[in-house]
Amino acid sequence: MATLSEPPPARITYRHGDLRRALLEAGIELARSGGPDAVVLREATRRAGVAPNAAYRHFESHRALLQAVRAAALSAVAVAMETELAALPRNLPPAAFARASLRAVGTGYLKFAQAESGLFRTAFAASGQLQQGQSDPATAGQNGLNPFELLGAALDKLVEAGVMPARRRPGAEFLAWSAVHGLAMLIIDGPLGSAVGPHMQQVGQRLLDMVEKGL
Amino acid sequence: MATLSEPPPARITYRHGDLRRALLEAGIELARSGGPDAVVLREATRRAGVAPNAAYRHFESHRALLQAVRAAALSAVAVAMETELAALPRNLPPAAFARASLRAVGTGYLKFAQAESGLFRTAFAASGQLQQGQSDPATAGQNGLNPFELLGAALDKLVEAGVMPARRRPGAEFLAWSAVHGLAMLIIDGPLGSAVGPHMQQVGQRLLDMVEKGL
DNA sequence: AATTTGTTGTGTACACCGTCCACAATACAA
DNA sequence: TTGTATTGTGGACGGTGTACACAACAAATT
Repeated sequence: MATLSEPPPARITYRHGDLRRALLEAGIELARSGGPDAVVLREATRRAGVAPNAAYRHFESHRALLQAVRAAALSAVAVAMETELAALPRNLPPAAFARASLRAVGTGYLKFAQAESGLFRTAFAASGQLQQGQSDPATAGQNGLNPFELLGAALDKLVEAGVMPARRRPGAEFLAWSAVHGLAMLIIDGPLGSAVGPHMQQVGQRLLDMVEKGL
Repeated sequence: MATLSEPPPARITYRHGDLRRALLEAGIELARSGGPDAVVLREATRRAGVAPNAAYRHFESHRALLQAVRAAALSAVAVAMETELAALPRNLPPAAFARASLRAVGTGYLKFAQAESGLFRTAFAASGQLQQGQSDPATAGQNGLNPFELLGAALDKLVEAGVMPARRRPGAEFLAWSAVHGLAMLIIDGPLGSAVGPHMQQVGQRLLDMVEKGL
């Protein structure tokens, strides 16, 4: 699989037209199939059929590009969660529905980690420098909520439905998120990893049991 | 803090004497203060006062060096856990002692993540390729057990003491590890991160409650 | 319509990285 | 002592991110 990478048709116009998006999408593709370390500025420009420095008109640095890719990856996680939520049966009693919602959020997260591990790793790579603070809209799914906010909403429903005492609500997202994220990491490159296909689904459900019971 | 890096005394002997260890320790130092991306082969050789290629007599590649640093970092995590275990009061009844042991393991893990986040990130960076399989002795602490094995031992004690039903034992380390690791990641560069000093200690204990209750 | 101005892509260059190759200096064995 | 294996050196290559000067074009101003 050599990267011959004939520069794609070699643009006839001097201007590219939508270079920022092209670079971002190239970056996403790189991340998808190689994780954060694979998103290389020069390769992105190559794929966009453009000189390396052109990237600097749209991204301040390699870090900035990677950050944008990260945001897109986070958004994809949110969409995966929303997909799982949308598949929920509509006719459940409120308490059961609230519980199922929390599970759906967790399940979406875990499925995404398994199916798109490159993007997942990019979204949550230990960068060593804390990002955001404010919720960047680029990290959100179709409902405008990012993964963390989706989890928060599910927990809120749990309180509304009377399943979880309101006193335990503050900070609960940290606990739930910790558990699910940790398992996702284990799946991706820990002692689990491969050869765990169905096992994983099972461990995942067991973990969600733990969260539900222990929260 | 410019890296003047005068080559340290410029070795009088042609042979270095203990280059492998010197490179490894330089690598550890780099990891400590910059995480996995900071462990750079050429910089390690510079610090050892040696030409870049000399490293290849002791490590097959940059990856191999990083792997060795990773093992050392894992070992440091094990030691942190053992320290916490050693500080346990000796006069507890078996059940309480078993419970406290599990908490000690988790606490050691979390404290290490906070105090040595560079090393921690190096130890557990999402490398995208699963390591080990066999337990490398270089990853162990003073008792010869690596972090994962220490956790397993704590869980075993829990079963022996009758606190945890034996049926739930298999796979339990995945659940416990997931939760604690996830929180550690959150602390290092998630929405928590800084400004959480004491909060963190509290959230950590709450998480351990959840594990204990939900396991 | 002509000219200025601002935006966006190009070219060249630099420092740094990991790694390959040929070779030199040393230790050790025969 | 002579030969051989080990360990470090020097130079080179292709890769990376990025700075700087400049060219091509679009848009705004005269």
